[in-house]
Amino acid sequence: MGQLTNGDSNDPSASPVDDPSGSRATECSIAATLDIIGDRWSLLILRNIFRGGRRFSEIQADLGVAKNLLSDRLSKLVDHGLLERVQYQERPVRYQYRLTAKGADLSPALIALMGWGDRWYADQGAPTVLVHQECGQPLTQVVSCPTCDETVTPGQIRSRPGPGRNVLREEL
Amino acid sequence: MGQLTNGDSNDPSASPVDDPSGSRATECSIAATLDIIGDRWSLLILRNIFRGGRRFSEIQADLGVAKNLLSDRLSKLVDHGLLERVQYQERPVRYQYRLTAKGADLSPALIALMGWGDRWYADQGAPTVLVHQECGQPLTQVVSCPTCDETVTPGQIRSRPGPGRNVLREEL
DNA sequence: CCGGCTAGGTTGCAAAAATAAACCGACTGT
DNA sequence: ACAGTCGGTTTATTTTTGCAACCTAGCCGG
Repeated sequence: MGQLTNGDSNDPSASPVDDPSGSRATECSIAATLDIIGDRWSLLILRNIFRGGRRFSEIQADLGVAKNLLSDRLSKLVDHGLLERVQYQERPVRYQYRLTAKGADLSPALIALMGWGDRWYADQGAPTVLVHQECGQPLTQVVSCPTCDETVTPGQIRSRPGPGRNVLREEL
Repeated sequence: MGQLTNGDSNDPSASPVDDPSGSRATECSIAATLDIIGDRWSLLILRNIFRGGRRFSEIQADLGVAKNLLSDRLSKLVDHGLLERVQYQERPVRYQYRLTAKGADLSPALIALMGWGDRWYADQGAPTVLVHQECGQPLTQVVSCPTCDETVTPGQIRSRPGPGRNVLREEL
């Protein structure tokens, strides 16, 4: 497990906190996020729930994931507050998993991953297209500057240390 | 190894889940993407390279990942065309890994994941802030409709089957 | 009221992947 | 000559997966 904190050279005996679980989460939000949904199934499970497949067996059949893993992942996603398990039927007791606000807030990430797959692997067109409810036309995901009120290209993005820690690098 | 391309898509008669090998890549770009970068290290490696850490030992020290895994992941990312390995120095022969256009095109996904971590886990502020090069103010990632020329909220997003396959569900 | 069916899991075990640590070859600075 | 760096590879050891079997609870038909 160890140290992500990089370069503070040595001091092997240090590590007052071994940080058993998170390890690399402390100074990067990407790492923090990947600690939660950075395995091969969690995002796919969330995708299915986004698309309306909310029941255990539904997800299991669509994804082909082992049931014990699905069970484990769902529990973890519930523990982390991305999903909630609600009983939606009494007589044969049945459950469904629903997105919380926190889980639903991952949609930009899913959109970004989908867009990348579309651009680089959808040889004969995207399997799924996101469209504007009002006009029915395809949507795009962009980075924008609310101050200048304009769309920003990747080359115009710079990164700076925020209040959460230091360490400066360059671009992104 | 990689069975993501599913190039033999000659037989569209396959049922929702038949596909024993690649299983989940066939009809969803999210799945296709996760087949490539959907493990615990690949995105972190890419993040480091985005931030300028291009050398093996640099990445290894910062991430704390085992060297054999780093070696394996870098090779796979090179194989998939997200990175290229270039020798940048002759006398002591040294290499660096650089993003290709395909690799750099993952930046929206990294931005989305970072944003989510910032919103839900950065208790004392984001560790890193993306700012507009021109004005220095923080940026946001949004979905926009180029047709209507306006920003779209998550509730206004609908999904439709694209040319790449059928299967309709609802929202996202 | 017996057997079979579905939903939603849990348990046990072998196989695969991750981790940790040791080792290596080319080079370099002293 | 000797120690040390870079970019890995090899070899154990530990953890995580995937698979199949099993379990519980309620219904359903006869």
